[in-house]
Amino acid sequence: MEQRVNIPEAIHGGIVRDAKNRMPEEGFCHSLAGFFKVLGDTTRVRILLALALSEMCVADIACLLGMTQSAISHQLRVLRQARLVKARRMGKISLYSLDDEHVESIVAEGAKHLSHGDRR
Amino acid sequence: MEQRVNIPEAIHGGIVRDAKNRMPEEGFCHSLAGFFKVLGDTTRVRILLALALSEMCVADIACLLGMTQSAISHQLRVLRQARLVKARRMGKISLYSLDDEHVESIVAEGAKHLSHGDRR
DNA sequence: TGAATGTATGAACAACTATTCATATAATCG
DNA sequence: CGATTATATGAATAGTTGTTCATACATTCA
Repeated sequence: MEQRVNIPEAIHGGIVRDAKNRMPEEGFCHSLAGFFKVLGDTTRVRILLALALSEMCVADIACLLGMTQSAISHQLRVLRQARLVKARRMGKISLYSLDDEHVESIVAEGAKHLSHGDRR
Repeated sequence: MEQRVNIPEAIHGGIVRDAKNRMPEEGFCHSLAGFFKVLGDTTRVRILLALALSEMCVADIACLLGMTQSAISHQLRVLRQARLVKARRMGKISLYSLDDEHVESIVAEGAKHLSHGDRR
């Protein structure tokens, strides 16, 4: 794709030059945003908060959240690909749980920011 | 809007009933997802990482990221509304910076998850 | 084996979003 | 004042995404 947009000159050249050297690479920024994007959906957040309470199968989550099995299954796939949840098969049932302890601390960190905003 | 979707029965009624009592309310889930959604865009992540290095004006960020002033300004508004960045006017220049220390710890927590995934 | 049940998935569509373009606002300086 | 510069913003658009519907896959059981 061709770039014909008009990028402005920096006003503080020194700061920009320095920042250019110290900025993380694009790939990292992209991955980081991709990770947060997964957390940026109400249904997926609710699934994670549910799994923080207990391991559950797809039908249980669907019932709990009042959504279809298909919708939940699609979102579980997104969460699995992001390594936020993991599944184990027990017969015809798939039991989902949080993939690691990180998940809860990230959610907690986000919640902290929300309550911080309320306080002002 | 009418709900005519077919919600499945729970398979493990006890677990679901218990979870229904302990789940955070919808509003909280929605706010939390909304917050992460703001972090779920590469441009906004790059802006935050840039401002973690130094306070900058709009034109500087645009130059640093190789994007138009307009695109940056639009995203800064989103970040401002989410209380992730703040601005102070110095004459005709708007200087942006991270709103609080939380921002960096949230980003760091996300990065931790990414590197965790790499390790397997 | 065939029926029943739980889960996964592809396609389609509606809703949302990030960027661009044009233009408005705001501040400085001659 | 008018010109210039920095930023903000509304409208349009192209690209993305979450849910639904239909259906496939997988497992159990009679």
